Amino acid sequence: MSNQYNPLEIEAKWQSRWEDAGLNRARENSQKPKFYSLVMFPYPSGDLHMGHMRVYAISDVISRFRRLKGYEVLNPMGFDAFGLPAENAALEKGIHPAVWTEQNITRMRSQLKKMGTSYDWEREVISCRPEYYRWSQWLFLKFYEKGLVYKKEAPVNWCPECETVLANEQVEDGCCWRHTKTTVEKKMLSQWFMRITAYAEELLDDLDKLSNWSPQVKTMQLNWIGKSVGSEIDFMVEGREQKITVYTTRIDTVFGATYLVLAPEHPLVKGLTSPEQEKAVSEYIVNAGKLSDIDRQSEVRLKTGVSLGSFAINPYTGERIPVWIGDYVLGSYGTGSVMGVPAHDERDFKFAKQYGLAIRNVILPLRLGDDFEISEVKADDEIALGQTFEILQSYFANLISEFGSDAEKKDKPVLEYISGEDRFWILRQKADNKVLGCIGIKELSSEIAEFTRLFVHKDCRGQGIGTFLMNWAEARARETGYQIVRFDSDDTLKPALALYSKLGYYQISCYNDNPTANLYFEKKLNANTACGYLEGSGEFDGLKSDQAKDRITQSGEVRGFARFKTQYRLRDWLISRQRFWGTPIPLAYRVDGSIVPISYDHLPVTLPEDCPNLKLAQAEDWLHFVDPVSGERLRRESDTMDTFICSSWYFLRFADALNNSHPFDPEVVQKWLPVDQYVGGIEHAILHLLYARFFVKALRDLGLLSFDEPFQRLLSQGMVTMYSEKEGKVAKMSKSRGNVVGIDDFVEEYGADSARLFMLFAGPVTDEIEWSTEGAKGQLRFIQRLWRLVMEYESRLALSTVALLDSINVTGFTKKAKELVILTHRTVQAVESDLAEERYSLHTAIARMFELLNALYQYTGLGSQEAVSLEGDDLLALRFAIKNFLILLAPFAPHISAELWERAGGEGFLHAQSWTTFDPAMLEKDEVEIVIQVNGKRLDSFPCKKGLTQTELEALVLNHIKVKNRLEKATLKKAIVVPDRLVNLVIG
RNA sequence: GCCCCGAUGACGGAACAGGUAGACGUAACGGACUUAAAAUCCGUUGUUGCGAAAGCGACGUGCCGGUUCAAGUCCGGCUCGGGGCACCA
Repeated sequence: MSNQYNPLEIEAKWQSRWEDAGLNRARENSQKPKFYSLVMFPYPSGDLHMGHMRVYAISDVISRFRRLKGYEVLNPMGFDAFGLPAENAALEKGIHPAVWTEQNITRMRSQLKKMGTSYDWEREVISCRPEYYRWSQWLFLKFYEKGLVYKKEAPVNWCPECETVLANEQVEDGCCWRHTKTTVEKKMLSQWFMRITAYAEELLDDLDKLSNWSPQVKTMQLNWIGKSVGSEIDFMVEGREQKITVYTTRIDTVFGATYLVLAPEHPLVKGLTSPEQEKAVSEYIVNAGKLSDIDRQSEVRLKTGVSLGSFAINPYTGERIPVWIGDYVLGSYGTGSVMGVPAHDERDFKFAKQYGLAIRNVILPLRLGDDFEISEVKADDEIALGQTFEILQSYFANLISEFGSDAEKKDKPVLEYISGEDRFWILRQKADNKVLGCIGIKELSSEIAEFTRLFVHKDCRGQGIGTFLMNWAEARARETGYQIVRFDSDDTLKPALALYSKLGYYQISCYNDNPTANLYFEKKLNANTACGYLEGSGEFDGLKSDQAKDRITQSGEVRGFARFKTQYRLRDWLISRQRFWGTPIPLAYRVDGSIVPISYDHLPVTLPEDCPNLKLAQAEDWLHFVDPVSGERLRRESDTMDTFICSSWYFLRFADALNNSHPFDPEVVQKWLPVDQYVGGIEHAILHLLYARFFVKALRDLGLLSFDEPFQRLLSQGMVTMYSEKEGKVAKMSKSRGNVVGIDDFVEEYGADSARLFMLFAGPVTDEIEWSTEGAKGQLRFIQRLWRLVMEYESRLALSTVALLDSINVTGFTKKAKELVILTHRTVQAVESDLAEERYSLHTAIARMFELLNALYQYTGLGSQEAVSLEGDDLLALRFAIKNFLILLAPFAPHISAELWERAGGEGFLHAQSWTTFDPAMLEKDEVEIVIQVNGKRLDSFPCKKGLTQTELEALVLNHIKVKNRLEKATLKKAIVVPDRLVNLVIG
């Protein structure tokens, strides 16, 4: 082998050496602590490119680091090999999907190896092989026995492009997750579901256990599960047997319910339609059915609906209210019907406005006396002025720039507002003195007064505070004998609106017909925050919303028409797919349609090898068979499973991949699981990660596992982008955008080590990075510099005879050598802490190594004209620095570091060494740099003995020439001394 | 609309407990070597004022304020960008 750095040669050499030595194998009987490092296994789509490389590089650094740190690391790899692209390719090219898939796997496996990854290939899992999907079927049957799998007729999402149904999680913005421009259709079909909702509560609660998952992913799961706590109420239908059950989180507003709305697909719609309304109703349903989910959910659309012509009885009031249908009510959530409370729900308000339905206010935002008070703002009341200012500030961003922030100036705008004829009042919450709003009244004459200013605190918008204040002011004005001027016709309203909006008046939300309130713009109401005190609600009047919710539900519970109810947005997981290339569902049907599970002994149910049109439902030879147990003629289920089933348990199989009697041995799994570090893309935040969590919980309840959560720590890496000619902008690297850099080409020319270093150095692991071939060449430069350095001293390094870092004694070393040793300690310390799991700051770890290399060039004089010849301790320090350097670099650039280790006389495999340790004592300095600041800004710094007292330091600084110069022109007011760090002089 | 995240030189980024802003790398420029180029090595590079120079100063982390001896970092408000959710009753 030559003395030139030849990545191609070196990388191939080490890849095969590692493989031959079984260096990456995870051993079962190891005494070391275990570490399970997992990266999301890829779909074998064909070639890998640099966009893929990043995630594998990150995960590989973590795995290799842990091995060096003395862990028994399980770092497996496999292929998520079922899926649609294989079918498309098969139909195009006339080959079996299995052939296409296996070809891709072969290519991708070799590319993964070329990256220098350290997988234990003996545990490879390929989900489309019977040896794997056999056990998916086995688990399916267990779930089936446990009642976690069921078949039901339901409206489902159908992707016309995929020609199959999809799970809710696979629908994004109303379109298919695979075909983002194909609108998903609704179809009524009988399909297989997994009862993930049985675990909704636990999936939600256990998010708290995942303290090492990013809040982003957890929030996404939280929203997806979408828990809401409320009540169900039964409304009897007038003159009929049926009752309509509604779900609500605002039962405290039930006295304000003025109608009911059912979803168009609600089963009671037909029965409740009066003969006069039949035509209108059926037309409405037909039209609603034509709308896609996207149109239906568009917010700009008006709320529409049709009266059914029948009436329901509000069980709390006995009131007779009309029943409507409307497509703003979803059939798939809650009971598919709601009570309309226009005064306290924005959507109901719009609907009621549209159709002239009654609006009745039953919630008062607050009550004066108990918790709230109103008081007049006087010019000498500083506290009130300050609070008023605070409210104004939330409206007018320019207030501060206009008036400044001094206490004196602060009052100016407020004083302006309350000056003259205006009188100003503020509304406070007593408990914490929080200001909710304020109102100004101007007396126009001795008989007429006008509202001039009205502001509601930002936090309280949409809660009726503005209306409350105006009602209060109006009542008060009347008491004192004033008549209030109001704008209640269009003629006066329009100019008033224009004027008031110009003045910056806030838009008050109010969903009632109070004409005073109509003065202002309508603003959205957040129904959940619009809580307060009940009025017009009979015996519940005066209760606070929270309390009222309990009391009203309890009261209905006693009388048998209401109950507490918790709802989830999460639906059961639809797992049937009308596709060929997936795991066959191991069930069969008798002639009468009853279901027969295939017995465990007869698994796997394999896919037919000969099925040219790839339609299982038409593969007659395959479909029909005679049950070997009963002798009955049976017909197989022709649906296959969602491929997300495969990835819901593959990480368990890795622990016991060769088991041919069970999916896995619980005891073996217990040794390796849970996964210590999972690395993968954010796109699986809901789909895969939610399903896998569900599987683990279900398998635990089947007695197969004894832990609750599969992935201890999750790292969502950022994507790799590159300029795309096609799109005319920087976009995610992908074949379809034509902006890919292939693994093979790049690695051949520059080496995997350069590519890895670039991937890791370009930015924090969770950030998006832009691929730059220039940048990757920069990493090659680093590698070549290191190569030249080590090769220069090759034979003199004899690394096997050099101590590890913590046992070197620098007594008697030259200053230069000592400094190098100290820098090495510092580098080890920095790289180690950057690699810590709570940081994973891989790019700064690499920067630290760059620094060390730069220092080594300085130290050796290499490259510059006069190369220094090193002897004795000076040479020892170099040998020592290089030895530790190579260990630090080993996880990042495995090939070059291994090669140089060998060439420099290191013993054994570099990657079988133990990680180096630093000596904290070596980082202790006896001299520190003291910074001199003047009014917080740096003036100068000087080296100084460590441990000086504050007075000593201050004296030193005051003697400093620059300080003296400064003090000639100004006087010292104060000096802040932070020992061993800085002295800040406050100068006036 | 709601929730989350972010904004630092020409660029990617660093500053991990408020304490020297710009580590490290790219790119650019100057120099050395070379017939030349590439490669390599050395140096410069936030803006700006005064100065021939050494040097001395001012400003500077999206914008406006606040707290503090001291703010990229903490607090309030705003702007812009990215992501998620979105008629969920």
